[in-house]
Amino acid sequence: MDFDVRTGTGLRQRTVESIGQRVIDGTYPPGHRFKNQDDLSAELGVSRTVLREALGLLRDKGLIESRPRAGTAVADYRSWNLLDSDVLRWSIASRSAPTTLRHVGEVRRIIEPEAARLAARRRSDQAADELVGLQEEMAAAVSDYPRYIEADMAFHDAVFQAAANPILAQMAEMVQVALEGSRRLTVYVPGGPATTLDLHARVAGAIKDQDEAEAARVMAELIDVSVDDLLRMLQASERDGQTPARTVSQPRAAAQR
Amino acid sequence: MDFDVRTGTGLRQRTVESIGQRVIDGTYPPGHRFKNQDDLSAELGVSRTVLREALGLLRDKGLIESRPRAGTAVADYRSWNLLDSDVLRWSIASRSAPTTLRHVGEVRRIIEPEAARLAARRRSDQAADELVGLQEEMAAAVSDYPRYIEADMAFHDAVFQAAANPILAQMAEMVQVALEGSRRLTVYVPGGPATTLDLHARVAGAIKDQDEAEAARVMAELIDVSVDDLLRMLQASERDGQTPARTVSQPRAAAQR
DNA sequence: CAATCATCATATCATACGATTAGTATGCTG
DNA sequence: CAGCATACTAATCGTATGATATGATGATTG
Repeated sequence: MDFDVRTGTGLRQRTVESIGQRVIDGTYPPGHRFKNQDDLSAELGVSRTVLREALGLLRDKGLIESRPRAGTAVADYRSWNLLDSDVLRWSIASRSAPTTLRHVGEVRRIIEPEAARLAARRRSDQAADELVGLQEEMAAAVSDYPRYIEADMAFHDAVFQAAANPILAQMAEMVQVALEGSRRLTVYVPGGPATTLDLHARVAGAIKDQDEAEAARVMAELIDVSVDDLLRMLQASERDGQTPARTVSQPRAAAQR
Repeated sequence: MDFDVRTGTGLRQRTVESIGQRVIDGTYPPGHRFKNQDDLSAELGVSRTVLREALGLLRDKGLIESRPRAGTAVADYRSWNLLDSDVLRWSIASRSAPTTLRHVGEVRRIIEPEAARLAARRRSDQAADELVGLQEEMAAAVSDYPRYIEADMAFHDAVFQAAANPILAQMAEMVQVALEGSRRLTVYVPGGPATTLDLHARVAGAIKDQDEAEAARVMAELIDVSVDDLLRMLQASERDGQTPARTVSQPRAAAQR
């Protein structure tokens, strides 16, 4: 074990990151027993107070379990709280990113079309304008990948917010984490977003027109295209070592399901 | 302020409960500033260590924010992590239960039919048998409300598990909390579960037969009926003071949406 | 008005003590 | 003697407390 928790902001948060990452990426597999808190804190170079607060958070996220005498151990995979932003982020940053993103994609495919439907039903005029504006921002930033993704994230977030269901809205964070993680794993392909851009525009339009069915239908297509693109890029980059794929978002028949 | 954190198991967890509940139920509204940790820990009768670890968890749940010098304050409602089991449970235990359960119901209506569809597609033989068994357990426990709800919770959980998507599976916990919370808010109505019971059986059958469309369709109807029943009972009990409603689950046309 | 500084609250550290329980040893019993 | 129940013990987490470091806020001052 050679941690090194000494840079960045917030000692506790960094400790959480340090240990959480290693649990998710399998450095410490389920069942692994950590050494006792005294030794562990010494090794990490933090006080036991900080370590304990970090372990407390990790336990709340379902990653570890600890009992007196027995020590602290990595919990079974099934109890990991994958809805937690941190856990999801670590998972997408780990070797299992493709699997995780496939699972996230499946969930997005379920909830986002329905979120769009609700948004079309309940959107405020302000929210409608915001959506149109964000789509335009995406179009304007089409050659600036980070800014493009930023607008993309804001767009999907805005749809969730417009749906006016606070619980559903919390799921926007999952999508944010997935999009941000995807950005880190892929490279920008000139001309790639063409299809996606149009679909975003149609979603915004449908929500503005309060056309529930159309909003849901187009959002479903958008998710299909996006997820397919992403998974294909990941697959290709896996095959080519670290080189990401070249093809993305070529217009084609809507993905079957 | 008169907390009293001195009974039950786990001092930290009790402290989290104590403060978390009060934040959710509005005793400490967003923006409220707690006194400093020294005074607060003294008031709660716990050490600063315990208080700090509790506050750390509550911050991770998005309920509070704390910065040096500024102190600790209740965070804005929108940053509350409603997907967190504890937060959701507190919310359902608070005065805003009807609203929260309506929101949960809306989310369930979105995800559970699709979870059933995936379950029908991917279920193992073992999972299929388990579902049938759980439905039979519900039927057998029809006059024992707690046991009935227990089996109901297990049934819905089993559907999520059979869907074989770990992220989706985590959402089962949300449903568990909602069902458990609902049980606490309602009374048992003899004969009430008749319709629900049949729908559960049909869901189990469709999943066993790998009839995806049927599984999704029936699960949707099941959620509609369940949520309608629940909300009607809550509405009635609100109207009659603390007396819960009499009517529930009368067979009728499927709810529209 | 801007730069500086005192102040206060959280963040971190070090240490001590208490509570719990896994693991071991012991003794009983069939 | 083998198997099992029981008692014990020590390791580890849980809790408590005092001290120090860090950072943000607002008053003060040039």
